[in-house]
Amino acid sequence: MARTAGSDGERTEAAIREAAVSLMARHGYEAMSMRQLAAEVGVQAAALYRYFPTKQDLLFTLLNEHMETLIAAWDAARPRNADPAVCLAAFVDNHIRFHVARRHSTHVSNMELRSLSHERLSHMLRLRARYEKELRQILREGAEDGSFVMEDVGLTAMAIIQMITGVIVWFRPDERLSVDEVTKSYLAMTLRLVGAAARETVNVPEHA
Amino acid sequence: MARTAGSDGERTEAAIREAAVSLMARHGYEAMSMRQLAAEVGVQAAALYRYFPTKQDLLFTLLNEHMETLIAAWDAARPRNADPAVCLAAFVDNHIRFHVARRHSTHVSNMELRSLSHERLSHMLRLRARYEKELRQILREGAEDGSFVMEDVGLTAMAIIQMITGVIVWFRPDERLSVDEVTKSYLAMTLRLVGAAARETVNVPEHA
DNA sequence: AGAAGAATAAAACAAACGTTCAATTCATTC
DNA sequence: GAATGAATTGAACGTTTGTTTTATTCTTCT
Repeated sequence: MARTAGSDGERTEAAIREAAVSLMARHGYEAMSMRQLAAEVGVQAAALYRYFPTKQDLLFTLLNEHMETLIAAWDAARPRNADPAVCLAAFVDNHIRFHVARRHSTHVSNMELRSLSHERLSHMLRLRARYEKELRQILREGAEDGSFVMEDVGLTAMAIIQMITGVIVWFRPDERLSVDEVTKSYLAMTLRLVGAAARETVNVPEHA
Repeated sequence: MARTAGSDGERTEAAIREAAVSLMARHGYEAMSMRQLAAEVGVQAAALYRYFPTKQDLLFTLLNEHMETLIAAWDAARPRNADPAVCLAAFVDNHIRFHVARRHSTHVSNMELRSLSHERLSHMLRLRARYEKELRQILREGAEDGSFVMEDVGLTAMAIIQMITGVIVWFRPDERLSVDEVTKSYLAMTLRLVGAAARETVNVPEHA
C-alpha cells in the first residue's frame, strides 16, 4: 500500500490526461467520477490529486492545452502575404485536420465549457475569440477586394466554423471517406459558400 | 406537509418540463439535481416522481418531444411537388426558425443524448436519421436534375445540418440581427454552398 | 357532509461523490 | 547501506445524489 514498482510521475500524468479526455468525451465531465478515471489509469483516486488539485483543474488543463495547440498550429500553417482565397483554404484545411486528429478533446472543448469557473470560462472564450478573429479577418479582406461574396462577415464566420467543426460529429476515419477526401469536399463547399468558386467547381448560373 | 392549496397536476407537470429544459440547457443533465429542479418548480423533490418515474425518463420525454415536434413541423411546412431549390429553402427556413424558437431544448437534444440508455438512444437516433433523410432526399434530387452541384450528398447534408443548427450557439434574438435577417443570410449561404445561386445573390465567376 | 382519490410534504435510504490525510513503499543519492 | 524525496495506497471525511415510503392535506364527486 504505497509507491508501486516502476511508477513514474511523467508517465502517470500523461496517462491521466489521456484517459480523462477519452472518458469526458464519451460520458461527459460531470458523469466521469475521479474513481472511474483512476481505475482507467490503473491507480487509486487519491493519486490523481498529486497531479491536479481538483477535478476542475484537470478539465481546465485539457481545454487550455487544446486551444493553445490549435492557435499554435494555425500560426505555423497560415500563409503570409497570400490572397484571401488561399488563406481561407489554408484555414479550413488546418482546422479540419487538427480537429479530426483530436476528436476527443474537440468534443470536450465544445461541450464542457460550462463546467468551468467564471474566470476560466472567460479565459477560454478569449482564446476562442482570438482564433475566430483570424477567420473573420480573412473573410473581411476577401469581401473588400471582391474575391468573396457575403451578407455579413461575422455571421459567415460562425457558419463556416460550425460547419467545419461539425465534421467530428459524424466522421469516422475508418469508413468510406478518407480525411483527404473530406477535407477536399469541405474546402469546395466553403469556397462556394463565400462565393469564391474554385476553378474546377465553377458553375455558371443558368439564367445569367 | 401534504397537498398544497391550488395545486394542479397538469400545471405542475408543465412547470417541471419547462424548468427541466432550462436547467439542463444551462448546466447539463448530469449537473442538474432533482432537488434543484424541484426548487425551481417550487415543490419538493419527491413530488417530481409523480410525473416522471426516473430522472432519465424525464430527459427522454423532453428529447422525444423535441424530435417529434420537429418532424411534425417539417411535415406541415414542406412543399409538395416543388423543385429542389424551393424544397431546400423551405427546409432551411423551417429548421432555423424551429431551433431558434426552442434554443434550450435544442441544446439539450444536441448535448445529452449520451445520458440515455442504449435502447432510448437508438430510438432518438432513428428519429434523427429520419429527419436528416429528408434533407438528403432534396439534395439528391437537386444533384440529379442538375440544379445543385455537390461532391457527396451525405457529406453535404451533414455540413448543412451542422451549419444551420449552429445558429443557436451564438444567436441571441435581442442583438443586432433579427431572426428574419439571420434566416435570409443562412438561406443564401446554403444555396451558394450547393451551387444553386439564388436569383438576388447570383455571382458570375470572373474568368468564365 | 362524507367518501375517494389526486397532489404533495417530510423524512429517510443506501450509494456515490470529490477530496484529504496518514502511512508506506520504491527509486535515488551520498 | 542509510537517508531523502517522489509516488502511491487505503481508509476516512462530510456532502450530495436519485429514489422510496409514509403520512397528510386539498379537491371533487355524490
